[in-house]
Amino acid sequence: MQEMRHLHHETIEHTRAEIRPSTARTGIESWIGAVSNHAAKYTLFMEGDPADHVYKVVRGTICLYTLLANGRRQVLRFCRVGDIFGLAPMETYRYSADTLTNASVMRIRRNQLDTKMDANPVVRAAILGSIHDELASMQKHLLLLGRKTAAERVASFLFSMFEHPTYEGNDGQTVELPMTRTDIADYLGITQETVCRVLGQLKRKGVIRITDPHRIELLQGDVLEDAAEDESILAHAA
Amino acid sequence: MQEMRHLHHETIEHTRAEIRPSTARTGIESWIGAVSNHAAKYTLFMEGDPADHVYKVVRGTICLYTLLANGRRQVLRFCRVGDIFGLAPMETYRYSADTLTNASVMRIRRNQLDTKMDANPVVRAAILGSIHDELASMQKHLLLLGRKTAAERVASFLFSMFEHPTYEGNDGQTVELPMTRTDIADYLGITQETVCRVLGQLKRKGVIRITDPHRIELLQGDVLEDAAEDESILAHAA
DNA sequence: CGCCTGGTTGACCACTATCAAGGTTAGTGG
DNA sequence: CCACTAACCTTGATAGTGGTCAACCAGGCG
Repeated sequence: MQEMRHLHHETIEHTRAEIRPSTARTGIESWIGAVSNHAAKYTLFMEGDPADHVYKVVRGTICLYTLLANGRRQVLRFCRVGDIFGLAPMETYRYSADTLTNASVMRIRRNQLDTKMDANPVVRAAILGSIHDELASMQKHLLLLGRKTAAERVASFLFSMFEHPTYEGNDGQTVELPMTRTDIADYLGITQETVCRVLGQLKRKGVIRITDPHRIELLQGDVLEDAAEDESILAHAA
Repeated sequence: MQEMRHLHHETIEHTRAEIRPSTARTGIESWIGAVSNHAAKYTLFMEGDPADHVYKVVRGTICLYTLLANGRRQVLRFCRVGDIFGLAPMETYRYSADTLTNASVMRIRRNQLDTKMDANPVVRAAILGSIHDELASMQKHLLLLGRKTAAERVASFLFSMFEHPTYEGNDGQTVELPMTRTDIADYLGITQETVCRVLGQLKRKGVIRITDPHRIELLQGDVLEDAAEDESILAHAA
C-alpha cells in the first residue's frame, strides 16, 4: 500500500522504473519503458491483437484469459506487481488481458527487448528465468485443473495467495483478493457458486475468516495446505 | 507395432544425430549427444531427480506426468520424435518421464547446452522457439482441462493427433496412438472409461473408425474439429 | 494354457453445474 | 443525503455429466 502515490489517470510517462526488491526475482532491476495507468476492468489487449509489446505490472492486478465460442472463459494467470506477461515470442497475443483493479503497466517494445537480450547475457538469463517460472506454475495448474476436486482447487488457490511474496494488503495472515468470485472460478475451472460454497465450508471449519468478500484471514495455514492436496481433510459435516 | 525391430537393449552410443526434416522445426539440424535406447515403460527420470540433462526424442513416444499423493496422475505432455523436454532451467525435474513405446532419446548436458546457447544466437532462438511452442500448447491445454466437456476433450485430442506433422504410421487419415486409454484419460483429466465411451460415440456417429485400439481412422475431419469446441455437435442418441 | 494388462460396456451414484432467489455493497443521480 | 440500480456474493433446490464399481473380453507373454 505504499506504491500507490501520484496516480494520474491514463497518463503515459517515460520513466526509468524504480521497482522494489521483489522484482529482483526477474533479475532486472530497472527497465525502461512507457508506463501507463488504467482504471479497473480496462482491456489492455485482446486475443488476436498483434503482439508487439511485453508488459510488466507496476501496480495492481492483471488477468490473462482465453474464451471459448459459447462464452466459457479460462483465466490463465493473475499477474501481480513485478510479473511480466506477453513474453513468449508470438505474432498475435494468444489471450486477452484485463485490469482487475486500477493498475499501471510498463510496456516494452518486443524488438527492443530482443535487442537487449542479444546484447546482454544477464537480461537473457532473467527472461529465461521468468519464462521458467511461468512454465512451472502452469504445470502446477494443469495438475489442479485435471485432477483436483473443487475443495482442493479453492484451498490450493488460497494457499498460493498466502504464499505469494507479501505485497499490498498482505501481512502473511491476511490476503487481499482483488478478483471477483467469477474470476476465481474461471481460474479454477469451476463455477462462482462452487467457489462460494467451498469458502463457506472453510470458514465454518475455522480454517479462514472472511473479513469481507475481498479480504481473507488465515487461521490454520497447515490445514489449508493439507486441504490443497487432499479434500478429505475437509471431510463433510460442519 | 511396426516400430519395434532391432531392439538393442539400453545401449548408449555417441553419435551425430541424423534426424528427419520435421525436426528442423526446432531450428537445430543436428545435435551432438548421447543417444540411448529404451524398451517401453521405462522411466527416464522421476520428479525430484536432479535435472542435469535436456532430452530430445529420436524415436518413439515419451510421456511426462506428475502425481498427487493419492495416486491421481496428470499427464502434462506426450513427446514425439523431434520434441525436446527438460528444457526449462531447474534444479530438479518437476515431472516424471516414461517411455510409452520402445524409444530412443538424445541426452545433452544442461551446462553444455547453456554454453552453446550463449555462444550461438541461432541455437538461442531455436530454444526460445521450442519453449514458446510448449507454452502455447500448455495454454490450450489449460482451456481444455478447465472448460471443456469430456466429449470435447477427446475430440480435441484426436484432432490434434491428426493435425500433428505426419510421422510413423500417420498418413493424415489414420493415426497410431501409442498410449493406453488410461494415458489419454490422465492427459485429458477424465477417466479411462469416459475415454472409451466417447470414442464409442464418435465411432457410432461415423466420425472415426477404430481399426484396432491403437489405430484410428478419420472419416469426418470437419465434424471432429467442430466437436472439439462444441460438444453439442455430437448431440445425444446414436 | 493361464495369468495379467488393457479395453469395453453397463448400472449406479456423487460431485458440481444449473437455476433461482435474496442479500449486500458500491456507484449514480435526484 | 438518500433512493435507485446494478454488480457481486451467498445459499438453496434440482439435475446432469462424468466418476466409481463391476463384469467381461481380447491379446500377449511366461
